[in-house]
Amino acid sequence: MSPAAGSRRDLLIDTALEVIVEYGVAGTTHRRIAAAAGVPLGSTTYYFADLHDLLGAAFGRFADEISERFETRLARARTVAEAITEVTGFMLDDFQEPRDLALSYELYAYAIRRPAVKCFVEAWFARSQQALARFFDPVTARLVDTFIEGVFTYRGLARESSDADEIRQALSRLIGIDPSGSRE
Amino acid sequence: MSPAAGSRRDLLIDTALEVIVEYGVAGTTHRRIAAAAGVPLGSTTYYFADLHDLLGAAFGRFADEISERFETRLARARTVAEAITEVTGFMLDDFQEPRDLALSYELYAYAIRRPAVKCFVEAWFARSQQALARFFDPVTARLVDTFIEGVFTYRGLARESSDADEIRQALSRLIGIDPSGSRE
Amino acid sequence: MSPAAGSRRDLLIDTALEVIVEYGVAGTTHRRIAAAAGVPLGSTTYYFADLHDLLGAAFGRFADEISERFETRLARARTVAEAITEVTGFMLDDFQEPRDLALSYELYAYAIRRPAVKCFVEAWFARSQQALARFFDPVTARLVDTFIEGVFTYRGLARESSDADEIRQALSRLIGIDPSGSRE
Amino acid sequence: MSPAAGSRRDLLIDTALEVIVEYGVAGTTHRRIAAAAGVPLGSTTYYFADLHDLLGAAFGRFADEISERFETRLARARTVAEAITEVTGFMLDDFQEPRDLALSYELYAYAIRRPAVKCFVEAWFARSQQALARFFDPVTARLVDTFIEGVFTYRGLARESSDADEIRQALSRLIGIDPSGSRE
DNA sequence: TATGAATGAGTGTTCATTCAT
DNA sequence: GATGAATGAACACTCATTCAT
Repeated sequence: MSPAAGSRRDLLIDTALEVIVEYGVAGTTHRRIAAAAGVPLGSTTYYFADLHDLLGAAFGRFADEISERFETRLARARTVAEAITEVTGFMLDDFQEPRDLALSYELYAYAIRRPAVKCFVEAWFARSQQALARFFDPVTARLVDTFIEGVFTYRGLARESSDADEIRQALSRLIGIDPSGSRE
Repeated sequence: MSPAAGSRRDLLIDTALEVIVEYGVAGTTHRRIAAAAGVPLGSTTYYFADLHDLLGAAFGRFADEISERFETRLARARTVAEAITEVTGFMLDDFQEPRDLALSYELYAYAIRRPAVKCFVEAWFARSQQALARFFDPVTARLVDTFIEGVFTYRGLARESSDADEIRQALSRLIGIDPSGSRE
Repeated sequence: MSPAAGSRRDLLIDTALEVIVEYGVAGTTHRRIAAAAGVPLGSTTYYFADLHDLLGAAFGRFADEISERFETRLARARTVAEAITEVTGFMLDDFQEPRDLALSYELYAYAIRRPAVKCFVEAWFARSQQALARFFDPVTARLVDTFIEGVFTYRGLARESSDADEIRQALSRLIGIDPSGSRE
Repeated sequence: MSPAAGSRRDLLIDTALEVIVEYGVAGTTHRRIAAAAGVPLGSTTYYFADLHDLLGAAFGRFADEISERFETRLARARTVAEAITEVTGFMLDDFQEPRDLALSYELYAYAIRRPAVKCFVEAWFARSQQALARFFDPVTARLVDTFIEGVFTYRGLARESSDADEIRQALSRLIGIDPSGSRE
């Protein structure tokens, strides 16, 4: 893959994500992506076998982005309390609204019927659990990540969702420590 | 509304849900719904102004169904411990796989861009919180429902999700009681 | 035909004309007429065999209206000079803009392919010539009416069309008299 | 534009005109045009953004054709008398029946609601006046063209319309000369 | 007499995809 | 390697018309 080709491929992937945010998967077409990226229509089928290929690549990149952001957050934490703080910060600050929320829901709906794409979600969740495993036992790590997913759903779709304090408190309880507690 | 008309409208709504489960919102068309329902194509636009109208009605019904199932479950509970049991049972037994999971993700993705449909989700979550409020304070009720949402996401998309015991334990912690405890 | 039926039929005819003005023949449908008239859709096919029937009746009424207006105008004239004045007034004052112009063009286009409707136009032109025949010989009467038709086309479609003086002058020349002349 | 592409676009425009003649604007569809032209349905929307685009292009071409025919006619005239002869010949010989008459009426009706198309008519009339201005003052030129328009309406829609002698006579009077007169 | 229900044919349009260059 | 041209299948939707009541 030449650098030029690589960058156009990249551009198409990023643009696909933008288009999904704006129109949803159902409204994402070769034409819209090509137009938004400012490239010829033909190049969308040149770099990707078909639309699902491109969509899959886009969602794969999105899942990676999120995972990296989450890992970066947690890498800063040294204690369980810090981990809680970072996780809360990730949920409330890192997750961009409405882009990331929209992409998540679209990805989930899309993944149900696409095993290859579902793998990206599985890998994303697995990486999250692994990052959490530095501080928690596997079962708790999964519980924490499960709760994180719930918060995202609530943030995007409920009338009101929990604030930082409530989330921190919930996390503390979930991992079985006193919210004001010190360490593991 | 004659019984016949009512039932055909109803049939269309139920069939739309089936089609969404099988093909996703993106693959749901007037033609597929009409064919699956065994009715003339024209009747899909006779009973519903347009496809979004039909989709909206379908998702509205789905959200209602879920809310009713949840309320029915919780109505059986008398104590907090029983509430936990019922909530766990709801998550693991009532929520049909893959139908309900698929419909939830499709609904969430669809709702982002459709305020009218988003209202159904908001109402669903509000009813869940209200049902939980018989046992928990409002903040905790919302936290519990948030966790429930996370469990659904995990159930449908993660490699492994929590089992009954883990969920029960998480719920107990979330509401701040000893998992084996009684109270109320 | 009962009075009630007659009036609803009449209402439909008049409303059809309004709808044609607003949407053109191509955009005129049973539904739009029924909605604009505030009557049930079914009544449009109850009173008229089909849409062309209704359209034909509407154009027939329009042609009659115009003929009557033209005859009323000319009835006031006693001399050729007055006839010229009335004809000019008819063209510039009686012919409502854009309603009558739009209806004329729509009628002409519609009439080409509909012999029954073409008859209405023929009758209209014949009545005009007859009304003019009180003042002019048949050939001149037809020439005058021909010119009138041209003025209508120009009024609706040209950047600029002739004013009252120019029209009066043209008419005078056409009938072979001095514009300031007295009689026949 | 490759010759092939250009010719298919051209073919579509010419075919659209044929279809309008046969079915009227109201009966002109992508499918009929494609079938009449012997091209795939998809190509009608490939070359033209939508049906109005194609219809507009077709009417634009028609208006141009007429203007060119008129100018060609008048270019042959050297004297006013010859101009009258040419104009008369244009009306009675050049204007094909029923094609041109039908297209004119359809165009006029279509133009009322389409400013872009109305411009074509305005341009056509302006070119006619300009061509006539070689022989007549502007006001008279407009009057002559106005009369021409009336003749067309009459030719297509009246029971009887003026013959060559009558037209020639009317024209002579309209321009204020003796029908048998000479003058440059 | 009058109308709401219903439908099949057809409309304009979109678009994934193919392919020659 | 890259792309403009091209198209067939499908889509959402409209509507004239029929008919049972």
